[in-house]
Amino acid sequence: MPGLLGEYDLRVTARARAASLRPAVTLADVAREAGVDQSTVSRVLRDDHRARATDETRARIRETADRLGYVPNASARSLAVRKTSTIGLLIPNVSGVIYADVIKGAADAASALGYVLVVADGSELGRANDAVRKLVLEGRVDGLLLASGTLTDQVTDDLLGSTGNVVVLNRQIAGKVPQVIEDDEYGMYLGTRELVDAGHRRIACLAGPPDVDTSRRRVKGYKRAMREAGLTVTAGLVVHHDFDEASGYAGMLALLGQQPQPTAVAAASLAAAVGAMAAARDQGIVIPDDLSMVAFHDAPLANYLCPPLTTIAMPLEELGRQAMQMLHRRLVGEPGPAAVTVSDPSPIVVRRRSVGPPPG
Amino acid sequence: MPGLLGEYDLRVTARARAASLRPAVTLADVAREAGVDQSTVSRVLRDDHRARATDETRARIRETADRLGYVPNASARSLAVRKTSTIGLLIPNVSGVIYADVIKGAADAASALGYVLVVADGSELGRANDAVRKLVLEGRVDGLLLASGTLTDQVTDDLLGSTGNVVVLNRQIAGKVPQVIEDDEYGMYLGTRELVDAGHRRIACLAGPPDVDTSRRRVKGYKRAMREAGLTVTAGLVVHHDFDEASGYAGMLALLGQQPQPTAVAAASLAAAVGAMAAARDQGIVIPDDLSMVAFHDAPLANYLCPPLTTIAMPLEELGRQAMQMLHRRLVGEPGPAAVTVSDPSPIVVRRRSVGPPPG
DNA sequence: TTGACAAGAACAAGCGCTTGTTCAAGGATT
DNA sequence: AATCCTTGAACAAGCGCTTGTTCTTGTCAA
Repeated sequence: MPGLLGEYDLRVTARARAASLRPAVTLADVAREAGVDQSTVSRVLRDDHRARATDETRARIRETADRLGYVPNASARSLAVRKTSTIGLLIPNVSGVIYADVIKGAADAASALGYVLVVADGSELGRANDAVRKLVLEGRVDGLLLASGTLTDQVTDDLLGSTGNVVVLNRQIAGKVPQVIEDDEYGMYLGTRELVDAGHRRIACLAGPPDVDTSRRRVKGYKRAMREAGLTVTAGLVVHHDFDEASGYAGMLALLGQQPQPTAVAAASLAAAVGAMAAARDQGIVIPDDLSMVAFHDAPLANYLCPPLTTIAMPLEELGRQAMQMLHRRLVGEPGPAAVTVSDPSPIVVRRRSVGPPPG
Repeated sequence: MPGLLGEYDLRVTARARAASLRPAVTLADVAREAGVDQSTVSRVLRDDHRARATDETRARIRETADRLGYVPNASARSLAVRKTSTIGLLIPNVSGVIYADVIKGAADAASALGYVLVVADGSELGRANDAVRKLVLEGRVDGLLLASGTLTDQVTDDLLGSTGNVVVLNRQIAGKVPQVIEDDEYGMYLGTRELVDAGHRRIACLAGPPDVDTSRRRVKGYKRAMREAGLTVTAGLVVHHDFDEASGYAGMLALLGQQPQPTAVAAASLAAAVGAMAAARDQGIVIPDDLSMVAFHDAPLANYLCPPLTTIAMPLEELGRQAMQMLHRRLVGEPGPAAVTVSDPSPIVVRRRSVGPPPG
């Protein structure tokens, strides 16, 4: 990503080019040129089943539209049909390693369903509010995918009450808010088991904020694995911080302050794990010799850490896809569950080199 | 970033909430309720200078609109005024570490200028084309910010010919395509100097693809620094790969195959540097003792690498901001340069721990 | 008193599209 | 030969907004 890079093929065809010589060519233009009525052009071009036209007329219309470079105007169409066929995806921090997959899944599903997906940056408070107002309320999008773990119940209720076309990603809320969640509990269970199986007994948990749903679910998974292994979670063994590098760094320092020190830590996020690894290193602790580590969520980056980090790969692309599908169902009024847990593909642990036997 | 996290305050006010009880309340509704004409409501609510209304009427209109929860419909408005006041930002891979800043800058400028910014994922070829068609051609956005280093001239010409409302980020193209670029040459020069100043003489360059504009400019900066220091760039000292971790890994391996080995490498991208560091480590080479390293572009991640990586911080936020501003100028027909180089703030090197004296 | 001129506000057309309805012109059916 | 579909296509209204124009007052100068 570094280099403002990417490989596009944006060659635009001659017709598209002609299309936007001002002023844009309209349906009426095509109709006039083809010698038919506007409505006929509209129906033919959309393959409307009510299009009654001879093959000859159809051909002439299409040819004319093509020649003139007709491109339908989205605003006019939206106004007429009262929907925009575009969906917004609101993301707290667009550059989160994790979101690439979510976006991909959502975008795939969106285009399969005939929507265009736009993502909005909700990294700042004002920005997120703005986005909701400008996008949803003003009708720029038909619905919104909300990726966030820290919505308060109050907030989501309001949002839903006010729009009814929002699906929340990975936030589990009692009640009727449409949601698609990943099995954080199981994922974290898996990660912790990995540590247990390697022989660790003093396993710490580098958790996210205690008031964040996803964070709590991950801690739950950690605890379940511990309990199953007959291990007790003593005070201080789980520390709560944010889901970012700096917090991971601080959290690891806290963990390392314990006596006796944990021999392994399960981090609830990749970014926190990155910070944590740096902290360990700074304390002269070497992974995996002195300390083992797994992190929740996978990304290419994990491969290049020092050492390569064992992670739990969650089905994030599927999360995005299913969220989009659920939103679509709701928009067209199809029945369907208002809450689903993505379980296929199942979370898997990606073994790299950060897990070893306990020292000593 | 881990936890699908973010802190929103999406509390929607009562009026917004009321706004979307179907059907949405329209200007006509407000007019009827307030006992005035629709046009008056429209003008008053927009503070149109042609609004002739007593303060009393104004107050009544505003009160009514508020009470009814009126929110203007973007499609209708766009259709009427023939612009959408939304701008698209097309990004090759939305989750690139680097793009967070660009997006922030562009988003700031956008909202200051009264636009809403949506970002589209152009990670895949088809997706990018689709985005251009759906967004620009169909008039969902007024203009497009194109972040990419690998557009061919042909392609951009077409794009511009077909729309005229596109600004390219950091791609330097002869001709009239509107562009705002960062001073890659100088940035890379700075980074290489850092290595030179530390005493290195065999300095390699881990470059991007040779046919990518930004990559070439970075190599140029590297070469200038070398030349100035009286150092020769022997064959094999600059290797070309992609701007990602895997490529950086491969590139570093190639570099390490040289005899004599370089004692320092200037990487043209952060991601490549991450891969390169992993490669060095795998070869038993320790940074900075055996090998020094700097990378082009900065991000929080660099702080947490092993060791923390010295980088060149480029003014990416400003890049985004200025691109947005240029696009705006073009949209409103203001004159202004069609190409600017962002030079303020100037690139700076962020010293961390990956640079040391040459070994031996 | 008349007219001119504001101010305040209503009228009306139109942006580019969709869609329910009507119309005309053949066949097919009686 | 009259009736009835059916097919092919035109008509027309309307989506929610903006904006140029017109209408109606009240006020003030002449």
